[in-house]
Amino acid sequence: MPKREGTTIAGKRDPKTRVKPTLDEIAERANTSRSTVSRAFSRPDLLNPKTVAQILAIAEEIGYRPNNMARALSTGRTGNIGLLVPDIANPFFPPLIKAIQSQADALGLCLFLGSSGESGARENTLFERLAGQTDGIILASTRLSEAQVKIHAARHPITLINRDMAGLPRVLIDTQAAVMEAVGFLAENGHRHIAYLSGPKESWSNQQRMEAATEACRRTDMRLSIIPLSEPSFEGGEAAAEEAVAAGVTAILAFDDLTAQGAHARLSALGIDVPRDISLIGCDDALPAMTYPALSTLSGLSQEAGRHALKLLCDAIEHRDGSQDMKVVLGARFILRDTAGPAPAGDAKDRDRS
Amino acid sequence: MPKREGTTIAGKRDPKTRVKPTLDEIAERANTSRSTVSRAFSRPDLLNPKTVAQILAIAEEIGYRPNNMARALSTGRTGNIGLLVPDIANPFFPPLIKAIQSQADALGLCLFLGSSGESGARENTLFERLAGQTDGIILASTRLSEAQVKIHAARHPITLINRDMAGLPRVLIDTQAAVMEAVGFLAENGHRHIAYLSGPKESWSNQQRMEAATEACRRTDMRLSIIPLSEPSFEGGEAAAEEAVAAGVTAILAFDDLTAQGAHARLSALGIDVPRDISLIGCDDALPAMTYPALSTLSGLSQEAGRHALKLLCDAIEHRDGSQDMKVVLGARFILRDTAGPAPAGDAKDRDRS
DNA sequence: TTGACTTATGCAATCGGTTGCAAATAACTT
DNA sequence: AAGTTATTTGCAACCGATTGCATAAGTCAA
Repeated sequence: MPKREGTTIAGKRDPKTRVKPTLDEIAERANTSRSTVSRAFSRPDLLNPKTVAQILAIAEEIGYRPNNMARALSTGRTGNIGLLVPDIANPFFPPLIKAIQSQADALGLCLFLGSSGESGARENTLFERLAGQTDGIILASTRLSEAQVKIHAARHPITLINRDMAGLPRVLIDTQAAVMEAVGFLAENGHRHIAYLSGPKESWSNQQRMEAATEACRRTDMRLSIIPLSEPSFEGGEAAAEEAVAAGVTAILAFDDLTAQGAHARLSALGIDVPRDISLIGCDDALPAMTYPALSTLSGLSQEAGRHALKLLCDAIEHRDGSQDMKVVLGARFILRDTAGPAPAGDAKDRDRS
Repeated sequence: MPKREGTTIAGKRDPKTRVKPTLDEIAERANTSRSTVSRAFSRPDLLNPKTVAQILAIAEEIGYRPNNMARALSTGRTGNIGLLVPDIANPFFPPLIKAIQSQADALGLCLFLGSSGESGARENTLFERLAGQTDGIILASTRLSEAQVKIHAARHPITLINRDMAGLPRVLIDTQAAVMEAVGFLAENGHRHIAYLSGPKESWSNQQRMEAATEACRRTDMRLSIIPLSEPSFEGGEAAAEEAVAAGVTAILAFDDLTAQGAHARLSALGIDVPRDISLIGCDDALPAMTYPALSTLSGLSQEAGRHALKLLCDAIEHRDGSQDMKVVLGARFILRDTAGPAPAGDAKDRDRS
């Protein structure tokens, strides 16, 4: 038997020393039954208005708070949702988390947050732990394989952000068109050889961007060097920038803004001016105006993505038939700011063409 | 009675269609009782090793996961902790959250995250909601009054970050010495009039910084203009910068890095060069190297703070006597980078003195 | 063989709610 | 006044675990 605070008198807890008021305590004081008190909260329409008023008054007086876990146990609904991201510290996620949290808050839901540290194994563990105490989970930029996602989805409502799997509710930020725009811009400005700093293999977004960059370079007849990032971080960007320089590119398209900033730092350290010597374009617009010179990037939409994701998740929880294939696609755009411009004169054989 | 999935046969659920395996199902298959199965997990030392092995095998086979909420209900321990911050999107917090989440993860705890949007009322609501399903809550940079914090602390284990209240476990990042250093640096570099962009009134950190700035200016005989931020955000910093310029200062000390960046943006937009015309110093080192020119700031330590806070919270949960007054103080330092330097010649009457 | 201890297991109450069903009371009909 | 229908309430089972206490089985010495 659990040890609880509160002295015991004749098998009953002494109300004076009781820590957390329960339904029973209210029932006792109101001289009625547990069921009635319970209904005073959940289905007041079934009760005599006077009774309800009295019960609510007592509840207020003794500071009663319903026990969420007990309720969850009997209803099967927890009122909690989970959100798993690869790395909270990556500036792409905080706005997303914020949007989800604030909307969850408005719906009376509590939010579990998990950061997997870019590790699929950890993500699995977190999922298991959260599955038992949430009504559904949002996987943002999951690093899990399709097979693993499917296994989880079979046992628990899921919504995906930036992962395209038919049959599961998902929100996608489509950056392909924006990448094409960006590459087009570079081509028109005399660049002939650019680098793409490639993010995690498991990342759907990265695959999309890489594909689009490849295709765009093919069309514009530019050379593309794909440089894999050791990790999608500031440091990863620094290291990759060096390789890009060695490859002799005049422009860099980075997996995301954080790596772009890392690249920027390293380029500056090497005495390479951005955008005079090398143009730099990030992705996600995660650092909107926080940087100087302002980073050219692809628009982020992470907040919109978050909002849609929570909505889809709630739908999925509601009617679990899952009959419809829910998919929301948000289109990103190329945002030209201060870090991208014409290729340096020496390289720009076709410069006048633009 | 709750509706659950799974058909019902003679009052018992058909195992074939049962969704989530329970203790009872294992007990049935292992031909033993609930208690034994339960103990196979919690106190295997009390059982016959053979029995334990058999039970674990069956559990594994049918994919059993203990129901956290049921367990919590009977043990009184949820295995969850809560973290409340004023604004996830403020770059000071993600590293803090990350540190706490990753340590919680290692301890097998799940983390609830709440962002109060700088509102005390919302923070109270979130607290109430979380209190019922956590073993303890960390309040980071709370915007609540001391009285409110006390009320909560009386009913639920709490640890504070950046709020000094005797009797409650707390982690403080002391920036006073660092502020003095920074102001001293400015004084030595010929500045005679500086501005402090003041953050939320409820913020302990802001009070500390403002006090220290005031005191340091008094000692160095500098003039100090205190400019309240409409909100501790990028936009707030932009607006405040304008006022600082109007006041005629040659240096700005901002409440945090985000507002400093906002100020920087506005100054640049006004054609004012940093640090030539105006020196700018942030606080928290939340954007370590993400910015150009690199922001001078006061070191952050948010990760260390997070780690300590979780440790204190666990201690508080453990022995709830709360006999000792736990307090951890981390000392910040002034970090000189590219945005601060000598006062412009015209203003620097004492310049040669340094 | 029997009493004294261990060791392994099961019984049943409990945590704090929810809810189907039935009983009690109130309100109308005719 | 008797019969019907609506309103309000209470009983008791249930959600899925934990755990104090008691019983059953096993060990061992005398």
